[in-house]
Amino acid sequence: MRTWKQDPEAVRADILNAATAEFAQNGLDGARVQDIADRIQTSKRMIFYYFGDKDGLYRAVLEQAYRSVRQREAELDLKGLSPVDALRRLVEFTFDHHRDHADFIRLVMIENIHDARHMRKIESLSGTSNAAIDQLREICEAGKAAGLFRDDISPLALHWQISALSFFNVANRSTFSMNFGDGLFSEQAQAELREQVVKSILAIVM
Amino acid sequence: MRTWKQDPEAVRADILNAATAEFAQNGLDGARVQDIADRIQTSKRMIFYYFGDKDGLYRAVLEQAYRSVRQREAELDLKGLSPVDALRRLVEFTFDHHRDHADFIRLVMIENIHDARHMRKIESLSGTSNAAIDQLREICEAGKAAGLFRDDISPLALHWQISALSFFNVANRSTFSMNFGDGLFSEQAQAELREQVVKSILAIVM
Amino acid sequence: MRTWKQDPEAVRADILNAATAEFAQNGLDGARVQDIADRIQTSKRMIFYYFGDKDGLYRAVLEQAYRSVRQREAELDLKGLSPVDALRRLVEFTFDHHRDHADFIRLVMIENIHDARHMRKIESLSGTSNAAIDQLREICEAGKAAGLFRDDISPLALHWQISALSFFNVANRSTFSMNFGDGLFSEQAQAELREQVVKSILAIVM
Amino acid sequence: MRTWKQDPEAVRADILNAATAEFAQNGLDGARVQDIADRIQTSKRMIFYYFGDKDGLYRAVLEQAYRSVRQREAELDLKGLSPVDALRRLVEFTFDHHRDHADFIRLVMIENIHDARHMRKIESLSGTSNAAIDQLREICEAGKAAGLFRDDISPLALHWQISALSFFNVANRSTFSMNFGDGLFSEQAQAELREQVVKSILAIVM
DNA sequence: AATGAATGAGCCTTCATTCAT
DNA sequence: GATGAATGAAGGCTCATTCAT
Repeated sequence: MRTWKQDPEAVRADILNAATAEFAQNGLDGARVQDIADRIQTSKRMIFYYFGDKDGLYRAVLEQAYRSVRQREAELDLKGLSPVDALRRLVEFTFDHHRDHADFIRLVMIENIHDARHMRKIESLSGTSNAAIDQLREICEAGKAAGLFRDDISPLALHWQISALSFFNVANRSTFSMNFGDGLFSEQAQAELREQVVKSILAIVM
Repeated sequence: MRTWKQDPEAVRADILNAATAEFAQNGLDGARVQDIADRIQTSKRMIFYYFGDKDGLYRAVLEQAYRSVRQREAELDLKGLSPVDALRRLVEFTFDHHRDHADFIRLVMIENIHDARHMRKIESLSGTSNAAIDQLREICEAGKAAGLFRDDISPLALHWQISALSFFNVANRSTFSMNFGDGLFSEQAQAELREQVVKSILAIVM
Repeated sequence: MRTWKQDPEAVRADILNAATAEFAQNGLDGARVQDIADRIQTSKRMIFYYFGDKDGLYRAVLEQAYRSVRQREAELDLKGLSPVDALRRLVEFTFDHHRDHADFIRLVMIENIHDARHMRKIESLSGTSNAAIDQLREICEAGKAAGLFRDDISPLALHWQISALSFFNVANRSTFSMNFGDGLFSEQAQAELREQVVKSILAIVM
Repeated sequence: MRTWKQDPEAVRADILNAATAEFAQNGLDGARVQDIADRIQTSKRMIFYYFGDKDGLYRAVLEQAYRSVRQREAELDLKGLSPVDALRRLVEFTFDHHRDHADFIRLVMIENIHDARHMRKIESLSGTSNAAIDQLREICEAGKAAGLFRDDISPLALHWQISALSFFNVANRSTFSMNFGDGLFSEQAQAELREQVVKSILAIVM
């Protein structure tokens, strides 16, 4: 609680960031409104004032998280690259991006535990438009046009596979390490895994 | 509440199954002990009587889930198959197994949200070697020996990739559908995805 | 539950008084938070709101009880009395005070059963000097200076004895009565006992 | 649980001793039947089998404790001593006895917290006959007959005072130490206190 | 004489949320 | 726009005790 009046938008943003961390760390049910308030020295009352209820806050967190991700995806510049290089770049970007944004991955895991029930209520997320898939579609078309890619490649299935490998790498790290050791998560091994993922994807399209 | 004195093991098993469903559905924090009791018309009291506390029950659920999975994996018979056929069979088995055991997948997701904190306390899960990886190792060795597989194939990285694709398919279905529609989850599309996964894996080793 | 918004301090005080009665009557373990709430038509929730937990409430009760006693002791005015009269007055005061504040005596008994474990956590009780002992010291010094008291009198040992007799009279009344009848607890007998205590103490110092 | 059939009386005695320790340590409400069972590796079931319920066990503990004390009191041999020596001996015995049997003191404190409600139900304790008071009466009569003691001495009031000092010394040690330091409880100081108590009592009768 | 299994009742505590200004 | 005070509902858990043999 900074001592006096401040920009409402700043307060909102503070709460949102604190909530993102709290929800990502503890899940929707495990998160505590009080703990979110404590993270930024505000009161629970403020949180309800700005976001209505816990679910509303969670939805705002989810919305912001997705918006951020989509924006970063949109910023990926593949212009001028050959289809193969563009695809390689896209895969590398996704793999790295997921590793760098574990909180987002966790929020998605949590939302899946809840069968995407909350996402469904968020209007801004209902539109299925998605930069990642658009870029992939362009790459595929260019690749097919150039006779480099197979004709029966589905951009969606391709995206599914890129996502799966990049997502699992972050999402399941804990249990995978428990079961098989953490050897695959050293910097070296991750670099190799990344390259393997790229090659797998390229192998599919070619 | 069945009238009286039945097999204690049966009661324990009932609770465990009810708890598995409840935890898989709602997560550790979202699960309600009362709801678990209600699922089998027993009392909360019995649950604590058999499992000590909610965490103990959750751990028992996790342990049983993993044990079941490992047993089913161990039952997979690949004897007599060529390396390629064996690998194909193993991938198909994993893909199908995960689809058929969504509750297990959800428990693993939940445990990952908790950084595998509870798994770590379960002795029977800490040391156990894993049949899946053993089988994969044998396949790889046979494949290399036969000059069919590349020499630099890592069974562990291979397992990682098989798991990633099979796991994501179930775990992220909800959010993926929200973002890209549920086209990939029709029976037909799933069959194609399954085949794509097989091909990806084979492409890696060969 | 009074309708709305009253002085928070009044609510706190109400709870504290109700808790004092409840704890004095039933001990820490025997006391029921619900019963405390019922005593003043409030909810358990309010109790935890104001005092955190049962132990915190108990500590607050103990603190207030000691504070009250010390304040009453401090209010005892012995100025202008001769050493003998002052000592007599102090003994009488202590004897009467303990009889009049059975709840305090019971709280001290209870705390002794708990080896003063909770008292130890109360800061305000740890360092506070004690008026009773100070007054006694002054009396002793004056008495010695006047050649009335023996030289080897210890104010502390004297306080110990005054307390013992005054405390036991209240604390052990029930079992003493069970064992020897309640003859000693009639008004008349108590007056005699009181005088006997005074004389014992005077006999020690002179 | 010793492996097999044993003397029922021995089991009873084991439980009783364990319960004495548990009740003395934690009070009636603070005591746990399970903890009593654990102390002697038996089951709760056995306790209820032998003593009916927790209250019954507590009563048995109280009865045994009182019986032991009374027996030890009866064993005190004052024959052949002068009235003054006998009284001195009796006081010293009481002071020492209480110090040596803190568990008994604690049980009495606990029973007083409960207003001697349970004692009242124990038939063997209802008879007010008491060796201590009988001995004191004899001493007083002999003292008066010999012209050594004052005529208006009441054995009961005398017993009250001896008990008060000896009891408080043990019962209130914790809180007294918290308030005034534990200086009075060193061996040296206790010896002095003991002598002071003797002198006080002698001063009363002479 | 002895016991493993089961349990009703109630305990302290926590949570998100609303009240009233 | 902002907030201190209050709270209903439920949560996990524990306790002494009984059931049935």
